[in-house]
Amino acid sequence: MNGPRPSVRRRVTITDVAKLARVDPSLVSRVVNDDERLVIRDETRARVLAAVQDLHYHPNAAARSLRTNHSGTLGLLIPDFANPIYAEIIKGAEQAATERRSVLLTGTAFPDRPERYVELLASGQVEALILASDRIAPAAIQAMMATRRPLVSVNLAIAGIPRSIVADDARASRIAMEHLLTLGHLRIAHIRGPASSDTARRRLSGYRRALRAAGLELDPTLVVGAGYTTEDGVLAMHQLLALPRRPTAVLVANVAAAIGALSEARREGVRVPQDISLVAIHDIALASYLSPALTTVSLPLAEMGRASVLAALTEGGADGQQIVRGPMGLIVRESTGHPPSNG
Amino acid sequence: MNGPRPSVRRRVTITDVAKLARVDPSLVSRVVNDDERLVIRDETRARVLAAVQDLHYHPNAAARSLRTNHSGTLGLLIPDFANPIYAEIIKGAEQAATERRSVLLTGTAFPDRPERYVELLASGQVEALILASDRIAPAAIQAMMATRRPLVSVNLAIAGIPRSIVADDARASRIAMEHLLTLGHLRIAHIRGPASSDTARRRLSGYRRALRAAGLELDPTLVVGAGYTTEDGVLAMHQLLALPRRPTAVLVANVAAAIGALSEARREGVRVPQDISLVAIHDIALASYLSPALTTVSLPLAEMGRASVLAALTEGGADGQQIVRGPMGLIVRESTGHPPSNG
DNA sequence: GTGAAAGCGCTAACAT
DNA sequence: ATGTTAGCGCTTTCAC
Repeated sequence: MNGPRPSVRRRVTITDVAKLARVDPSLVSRVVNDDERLVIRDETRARVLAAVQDLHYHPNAAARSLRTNHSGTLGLLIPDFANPIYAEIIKGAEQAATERRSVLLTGTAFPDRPERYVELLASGQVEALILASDRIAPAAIQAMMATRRPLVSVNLAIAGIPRSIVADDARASRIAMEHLLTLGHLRIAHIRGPASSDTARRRLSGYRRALRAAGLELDPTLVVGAGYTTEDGVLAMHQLLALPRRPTAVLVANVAAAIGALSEARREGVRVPQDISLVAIHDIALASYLSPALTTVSLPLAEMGRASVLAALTEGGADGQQIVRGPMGLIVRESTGHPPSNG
Repeated sequence: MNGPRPSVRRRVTITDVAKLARVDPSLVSRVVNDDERLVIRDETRARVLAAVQDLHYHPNAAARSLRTNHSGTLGLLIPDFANPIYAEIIKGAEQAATERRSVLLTGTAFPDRPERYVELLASGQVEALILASDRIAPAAIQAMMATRRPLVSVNLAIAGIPRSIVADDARASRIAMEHLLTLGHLRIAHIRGPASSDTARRRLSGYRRALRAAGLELDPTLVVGAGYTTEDGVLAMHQLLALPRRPTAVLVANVAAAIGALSEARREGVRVPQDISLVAIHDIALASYLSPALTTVSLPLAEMGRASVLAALTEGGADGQQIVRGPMGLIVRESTGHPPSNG
């Protein structure tokens, strides 16, 4: 009585396409995947592609991954979307992933429930993971490494992860310092990042080396701060301004803190750059809209993102720390000038 | 000669666990997935769990999705990670996803190659998609809808997507306007967002309604701008300051543009708030560090992110526009004051 | 130049 | 309380 009814809304599978094109499913697969070694009559290929179009066929990702062991997806975990430097890293990473026909998916690395991220990798939902956060428990890192899947860190080194992609942070500090020294500053402070961060340590070391190279003394009271937030910058600047002998210039290890430092200087009636000069590491669009516009040293953030994806897509990649050599330079705006004459 | 050698590094499967625990694979599956209806001896369950631990077993996501038709993954596409308002939306969305035992993965909606995002959804890599960008071609939207999978937009309405989650934008405008009117302003301009954005249109309409309610005339030369970037804000402010009769206050439709407006006012030597008052829609941390600190109206961004995830996880959710009623309010800082006496 | 067959790892309905 | 069975949709080797 009832003929074979087309089921209400079944998913379109490769078999449906094969039937419509009057070929074997395996042929459809090879056509869809652009198999190099496939020899096929143009007419047949056209029939297959037409059927694909007609039925709006999209290969099932799960079935494909199950078969091939590849999901075509990379994960990137960052500590905080509100920090503008990650936007740049993500941009570069997404571009590289797209070029390599992969999808990059980004998420926040919540320090609680790290199992979620281990699971993501271990289950094969993502085939490689890039970490830009140090807020992940060592045990979770170990479990990730145990999956034998590609795992790389970007913008920082993480204990237990042998592959990392970083910028030449020490050089960024030296570039900033040369600028300040050239302007005639002799008493230069450093608002540093957290002690736990190797990135912050490299910037500090660049600061120290530049001072030494200039034959200046290293005053430990001039190194303050321990965070990456705007509020950390406020506190650090407050501390510097309370010093009996104030610095005439400050190298701030990151933009967020620099914004805080600028705001605190203003609050205390200290003029930038007349009374004190400020230079920050990391250039972001906002820097030119601050008052005064911030002098910065730009780092190749997008290139770092790109490099991290390329590393993650290289299965047997070499271990070690890769320093990204990209565009990097001083961007002089309004927050730096000569030291005050009595300074 | 050679005994059965344990294969070098084969993936651990459910069969391996079953063998070690001396049970059937299906039992392992039901234990691992906490099957409610399963009746099992404590001793057996313990044996299974021990085997899972011993072997570091992680269920293969592809096999599971293939079987269940669920990937447990949601996608969120935003236009630009550099815009701070998305950080808030993402935060709320990630939290909601985590609570519902799903993973939220965020990416940039590149306007080129929209097929990628269609593919993501159609292939089942993500089981639902949340769009916060209007830079996706109508054809791609159609293709996404054709997958019959949950598709919702957040922070804006998108033609072709019947489910959208937005804030009460008109009210935000009215709150800001009431503040300015109470301060005594009579000539209030509006730096609006792009004409293509319904969000911008709702903010504009709130602005207009507030003027009408106050019995003030609607001067069309006081409505300027057409973008969401800082540079758009610069241009718009420039235009306003060139007017023969300048406004005494400006309602800016978004923070990024407000930063540009502030910067341009400063450049032209116009003091904020003495010469002109500025209030922006959207509160972000940065606002309090600007000079002057920006008066804003906060919108429930995180709540919108949360609501969009809940909607996306509700298969047969009701169509229509959902207005998120969350915390929303005026945050008075330094950029607003009474109009100049001659104003 | 095209087709047949096997199997990736898992779950769910149905035995026993 | 546990096991059997079948199959999700795809790719790939081999056969013709």
